[in-house]
Amino acid sequence: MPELPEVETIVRGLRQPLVGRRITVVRLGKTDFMDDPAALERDVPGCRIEEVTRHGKFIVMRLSPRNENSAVEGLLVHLGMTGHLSVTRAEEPVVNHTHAFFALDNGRELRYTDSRRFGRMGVFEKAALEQVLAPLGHDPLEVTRSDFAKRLAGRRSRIKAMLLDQRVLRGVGNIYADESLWRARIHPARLASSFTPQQVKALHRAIADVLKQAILWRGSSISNFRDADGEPGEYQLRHRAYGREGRPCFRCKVKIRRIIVAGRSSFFCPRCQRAPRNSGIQTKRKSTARKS
DNA sequence: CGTTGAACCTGTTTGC
DNA sequence: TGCAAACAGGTTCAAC
Repeated sequence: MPELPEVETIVRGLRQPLVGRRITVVRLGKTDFMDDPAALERDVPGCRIEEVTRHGKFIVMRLSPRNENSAVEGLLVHLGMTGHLSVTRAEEPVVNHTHAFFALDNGRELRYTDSRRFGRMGVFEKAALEQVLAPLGHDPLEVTRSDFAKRLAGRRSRIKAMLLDQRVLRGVGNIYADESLWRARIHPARLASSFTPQQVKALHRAIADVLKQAILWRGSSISNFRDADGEPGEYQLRHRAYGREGRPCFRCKVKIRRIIVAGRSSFFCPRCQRAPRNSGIQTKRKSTARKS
């Protein structure tokens, strides 16, 4: 569910109800996806939420220390595949798989729900928080074309794998990788280092355009994504490749195909997005021409 | 270095 | 209808 546009949508919806509020009580359910559940219960009550921001797919709630002995800097949340945050009245019925409750000083409650528990949650001091975020690559909405080109040329991997690598670009996931590649007319199994300057330019632009559009439409609701107010996004109605196996390409009418690249379903148009010569399908030949 | 497959865990959809 | 398999927005790690 949650890639950059979905996380951005959630963050925007959380700012109004959360910024300026003080957290009074923390209650936890299952904690196997949390960094240090005891620290959450011990250190977060009394803190005030100063700011809610997004770094790639991470949500950071910057906290004011509750006293001079506290070094708490922020609450970090990653939604994984099925994570969700919402702010409700404290007496609202609790939906299944709700694993964290943060009572607020106005009688409302921030709740975290995550059926698969692939998410992540923790409270961190400044240095530790920076350590978690440091490996993340460029913001895909801000990276310059030349920086983007450098990253692509720097390594010899398939473009799909690169787009999913959060150390290269932070925030792109399976849906928006496929949507961007469709727009740029690039096959997901192509080696990024083989691109022409025109292809680099097209992909750089496609990524930013797709993400911006998706944010405007408040994200993609494939099965259960909901914004902070419980409303679904609408960008799934505008997908051109993802999830469209067997349906006609919007440009050329050829049927969209699904293959596995980088271990993930990858949807593409076999006509608009030409396959690389020597990739994707088996063809394991003993190569003797390996130089080093 | 880079790729693949499995693992983490639960729910939903698809196929026979 | 019923049950099993396949699949799912993410990340990480071992093995090759």
